[in-house]
Amino acid sequence: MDEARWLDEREQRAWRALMVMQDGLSEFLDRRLRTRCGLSGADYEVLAHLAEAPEGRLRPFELGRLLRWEKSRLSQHLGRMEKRELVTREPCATDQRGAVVALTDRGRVLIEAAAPQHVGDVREVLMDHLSPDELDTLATIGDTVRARLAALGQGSGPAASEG
Amino acid sequence: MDEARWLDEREQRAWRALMVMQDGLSEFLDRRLRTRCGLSGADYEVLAHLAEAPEGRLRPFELGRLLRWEKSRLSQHLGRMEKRELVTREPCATDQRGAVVALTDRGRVLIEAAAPQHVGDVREVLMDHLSPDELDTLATIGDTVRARLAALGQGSGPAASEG
DNA sequence: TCCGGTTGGTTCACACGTCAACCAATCGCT
DNA sequence: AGCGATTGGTTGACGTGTGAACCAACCGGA
Repeated sequence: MDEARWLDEREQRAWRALMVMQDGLSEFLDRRLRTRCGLSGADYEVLAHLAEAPEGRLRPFELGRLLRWEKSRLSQHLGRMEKRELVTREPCATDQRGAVVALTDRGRVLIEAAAPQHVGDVREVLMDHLSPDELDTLATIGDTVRARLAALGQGSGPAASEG
Repeated sequence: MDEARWLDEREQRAWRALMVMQDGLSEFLDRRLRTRCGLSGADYEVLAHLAEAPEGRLRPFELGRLLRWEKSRLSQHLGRMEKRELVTREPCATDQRGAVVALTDRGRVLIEAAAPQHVGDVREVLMDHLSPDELDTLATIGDTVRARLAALGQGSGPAASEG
C-alpha cells in the first residue's frame, strides 16, 4: 500500500501556507472578538444569524442548518448563551416538541457592536491585502473543495441543504 | 463609528468560500484520521514531528515551538497521549527542569500507517483538483496573511521563530 | 386507530484548548 | 556567592465540540 505519492514542493508550500493561515486566522479573529466584544467566534455566528432573522427569532433546527452545526453542539451552546442572557428559549407555538430561540436586547446590542469590528478585523488581516484576482482564485478554490467534500461526504458530518 | 465599510460582493464570496473550506477541510481530515487511524488531528501533528526528529525524541518546548502550541496545551495533550502509550516522558539528562518526549513503538507504527493515508486524503480533497497557478496563489495568500498576523500579533498568541 | 419511523431537542461522558497560577531549575548580573 | 528574572513544565477551572443514548411529539401508512 505505498501507492500514495507524497506532496511535491509546490504542493507542500501551498499546504503549509494554508494550514498556517487557517490556524492563525481563526485564532486572531477569535481573540479579537473575545477581548474587544466579549464574544467567542461561536457566539458571533449564532448572534449574526439571529440578527438577520425576522424578529431575531429562529427555530434551533433552522439555526443548526445555517451554521452547519451538530444539534448537540447547538443545544449546549444555546444553554451557555442563555445563561449569559444573549438569547432566550421559548416553547414553540406550532410544534410542541420544539423551541424558538430569540435574541435578547443585550444580544442585539452586542452583535451590532461586534459586526463592524469583526469586518474591520477581516479587512485588516486579509481583504485589504489581496488583489481581485486573488480573491476570485480563493473563492474558486473554496468552491472546488466544497464540491469535493460534498461528493465524498455523502452523509458524513452535518449536512446542509443550501438555502 | 460607522467608518468600517462592509465587504463587497467579491470579497463576501471569497470570505464565505474560505470559511466553508476551512471548516469543511479540518472536519473532513480529522474525521478520516480518527475513524481510519484512531488519531485526532492533534495526535497526528505531534507524532509527525516526533517521527521526523532524531531517535523520535524531542524536548517539549521544541515540540511546542514547531507546532506553535501553547505550553499548557502541549502538556495536557502529551498527558493524554502518554496514557494511550503513543509517547513516553522521561526526565531530561542535561536540564533538571525539563523532560524529553519520545515516540513509542506503538506511536511509530501508527504514524507511519497514518501518514500516507493522510496525504492521500489531502490529495483527494484538495491537491489533485488545483492547478499549479492556484497552488501558487494559495501559498502567496497564506504568506500574506502570515505576514499581516505577525505584524499585528507582535506577541499575542504563541510566537514561533521560524526554524 | 394504532404503531413504527422520523424529527426536534436535551443530556451525559469525554476529548480538547485557554488562561492564570504555580513550582523548580537555570541564567544573568553584581 | 547571592538574588531577581527568565525558562520549562504542570495543574485546575472553565468554555467548547462530539457521539451516543434518550425522550417526546409528529407523521404516515395499514
